[in-house]
Amino acid sequence: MPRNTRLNPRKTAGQERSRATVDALIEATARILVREGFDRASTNHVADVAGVSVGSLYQYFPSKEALVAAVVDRHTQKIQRTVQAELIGIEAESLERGVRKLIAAAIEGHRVDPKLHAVVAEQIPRVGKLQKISDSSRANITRFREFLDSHQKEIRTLDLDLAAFVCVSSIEALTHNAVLHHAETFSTEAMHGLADEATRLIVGYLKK
Amino acid sequence: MPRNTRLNPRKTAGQERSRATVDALIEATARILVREGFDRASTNHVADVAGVSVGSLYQYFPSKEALVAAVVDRHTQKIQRTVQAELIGIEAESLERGVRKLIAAAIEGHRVDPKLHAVVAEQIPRVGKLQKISDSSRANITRFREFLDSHQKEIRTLDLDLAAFVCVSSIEALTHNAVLHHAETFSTEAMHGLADEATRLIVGYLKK
Amino acid sequence: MPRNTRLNPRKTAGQERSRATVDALIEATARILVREGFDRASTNHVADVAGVSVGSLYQYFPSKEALVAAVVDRHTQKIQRTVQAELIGIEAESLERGVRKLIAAAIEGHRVDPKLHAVVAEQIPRVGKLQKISDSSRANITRFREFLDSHQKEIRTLDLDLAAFVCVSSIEALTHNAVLHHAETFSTEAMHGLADEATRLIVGYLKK
Amino acid sequence: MPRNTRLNPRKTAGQERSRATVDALIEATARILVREGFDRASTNHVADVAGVSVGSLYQYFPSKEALVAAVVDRHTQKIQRTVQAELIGIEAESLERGVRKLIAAAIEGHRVDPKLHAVVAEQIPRVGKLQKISDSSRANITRFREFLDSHQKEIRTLDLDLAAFVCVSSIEALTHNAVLHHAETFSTEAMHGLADEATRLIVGYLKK
DNA sequence: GATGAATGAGCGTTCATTCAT
DNA sequence: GATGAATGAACGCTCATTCAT
Repeated sequence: MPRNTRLNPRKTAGQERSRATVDALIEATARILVREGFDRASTNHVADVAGVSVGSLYQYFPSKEALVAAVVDRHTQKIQRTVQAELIGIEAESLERGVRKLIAAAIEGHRVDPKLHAVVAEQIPRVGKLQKISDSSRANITRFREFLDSHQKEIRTLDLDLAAFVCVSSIEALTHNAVLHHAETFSTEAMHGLADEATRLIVGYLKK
Repeated sequence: MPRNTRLNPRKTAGQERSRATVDALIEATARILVREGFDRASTNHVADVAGVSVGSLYQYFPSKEALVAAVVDRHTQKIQRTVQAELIGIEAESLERGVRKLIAAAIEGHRVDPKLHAVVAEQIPRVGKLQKISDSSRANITRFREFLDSHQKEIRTLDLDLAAFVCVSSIEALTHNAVLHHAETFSTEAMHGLADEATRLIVGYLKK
Repeated sequence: MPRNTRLNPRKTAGQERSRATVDALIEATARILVREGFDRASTNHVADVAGVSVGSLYQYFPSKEALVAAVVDRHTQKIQRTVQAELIGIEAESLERGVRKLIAAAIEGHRVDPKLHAVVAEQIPRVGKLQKISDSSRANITRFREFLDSHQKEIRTLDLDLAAFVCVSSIEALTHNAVLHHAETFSTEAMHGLADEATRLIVGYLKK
Repeated sequence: MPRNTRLNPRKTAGQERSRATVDALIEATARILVREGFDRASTNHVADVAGVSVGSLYQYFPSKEALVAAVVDRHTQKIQRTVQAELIGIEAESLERGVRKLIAAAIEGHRVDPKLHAVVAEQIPRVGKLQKISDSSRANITRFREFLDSHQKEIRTLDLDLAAFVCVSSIEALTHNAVLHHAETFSTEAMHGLADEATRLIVGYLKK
């Protein structure tokens, strides 16, 4: 077996270029979304800003919807990566410290790109491919349920599915509203207060 | 001089006609929004479905935005009326029963026209006149704060503004998600379970 | 023959009212034309400003064109009255003094309502009933030809029709351009200079 | 390296195509303006007649106004080229022969496309970008002033600016009216008579 | 592949005109 | 007569998408 000098084989020139084009398009769309709004994110404008032709845009994305979906996906993934990073080692934590970590993670998630988050939440119509925008919520519920599972001893008897729904919905709403609709109300300091309250809310609900 | 037997004089023919046209337009818009989505709610289509001419639409609404805003307003008001009705006598109730009533009211509010609610929440871009779509949330926070004020004795020491924010956000999210995103999960029966859980969540958070 | 106690019999109430409505409509149109431009002179807007209904507008004017034509006619007549007044006794004058009077009269004519004049000349498309906007020019040529006729002794031998065309065109152009396009160039004082030059131009051309 | 025999490289296919589209649009607009009038020159109709789509029209002209302005500009430039051609060597001419040449040039200018000229003068509202329609007149005054400057010896003492204004206004009016409003009166023969008269008018006014 | 000129359905909106009251 | 709500053809314009080069 010949020694594999490169574990991550260099992409072919073509692949690299393709990748760069796709990235430029997604990036351009995100920028326009944030700076000029969804209404101004026409495919021609996006292509312009990305420095490619409209034709190329359609080479990589079959429709405008697909392009926007890619932006949303990329954003969602960034958030997930951030949140996951915050959640390392959470299984070992007590219920209370675990919940607090989860809430801190949710807040961090909303800090990834709050302006894009706002546009995604408020300007992009959830239709067709964009329906699933709220899908990440379902994943969060599942994950939280697992967390509850592994902390059964500390919590009172309850329907874990229902409880996961209750907790995740509350945490998401608190975080989302605080960051997007009440940013003026919540200074960085007040944000900690919010995290405390949210923790109390959730833990009080779950604990024996 | 003949006695005018009617104190509330019959509306003039013109007023009646105008009112009917306005109603037809708002109704048509709501129907299209629900059945065909925001994208298909073009002014010409709305006028068609309302059985009037585009010209008439613009006689009463200066722009498409204003028309949609009227639909949202009417929907919001319907919800408010429903909620208010559910809330009669709430001041006399204990904290726990009051909170339960509030949650029940929120659920009823979401039952007014869930499909339109979904479209308003997910398809209508919050831009221009439509920015204020989430304003009712602020009003709810204020109202809830008053409720807390009048139940000071029963609740632990806390920042009432913050607490109101936490509670209202949670209740809204729970209700909204249950009705709109997890309708399949929640039977009427399960909905009661949800109300119970929500009550427990909020009361547990507030109580001494 | 019964004594006619009133030479100008009072108009019937209906006639008076009609006349008032017609006047109000023409006046409103003129105002809008001047203040907001031809594009904004919609029939509805005119009726509004005139304080009558669109329906009434169409009672008196069969079309928007007819309404605008009435405004133009009224303006033209005002000018003609002004000009005629300036021209009294002109037959008795020498060629030179007569020409000077004519030019002064043309300038006065342009002073009647320069802003309306500008709109008529620059914004109203000369189409249909409005074609004849320049007709007054033809009348002026005829009148000037008569003036030349009565001053035959003082002028050299020439084709009077052609001469009248030359003189009237020149005088009108000079006056019009001075007032409308070079208002900044011509102070009241400079306007006299212009009258002098115009007189010299015309007299020099006609004299023996 | 092969020698590039062509200094003016062939236009790229794209450039040629673009140019053809632009030309077709301007040409179609001019035709419609002449044959059907300004009111019928809707952007859709223009595109139709040009054999392109409305979209293409807007690829090259940001607004209807810009399109019409382009037509007017092209027409004005054609006239200027014609006039310039007629004016070659005018500096060497005597005052009288120079003026005659100028007048002949003005007449030729009006012969370029009299019907379009009429539409430009009478149907196109001077608003926005179209305000400057009469700008060429100012240029003509400046040019004429230079002519007067170089013939100072032959002319009497006078304010050259004022004189230029007087002469250019008169010549333009005579030419314009003769061609556009009195075409029936002026046969080709009579046109020469007009040129004679105009020359006499202007020269008589300027000469010592 | 990449380009960008071309497409055209469809949008929001206006306004001269009509007609039931 | 007067009213003004109603009409609807038509307008200027946009933009997701296609396709010849």
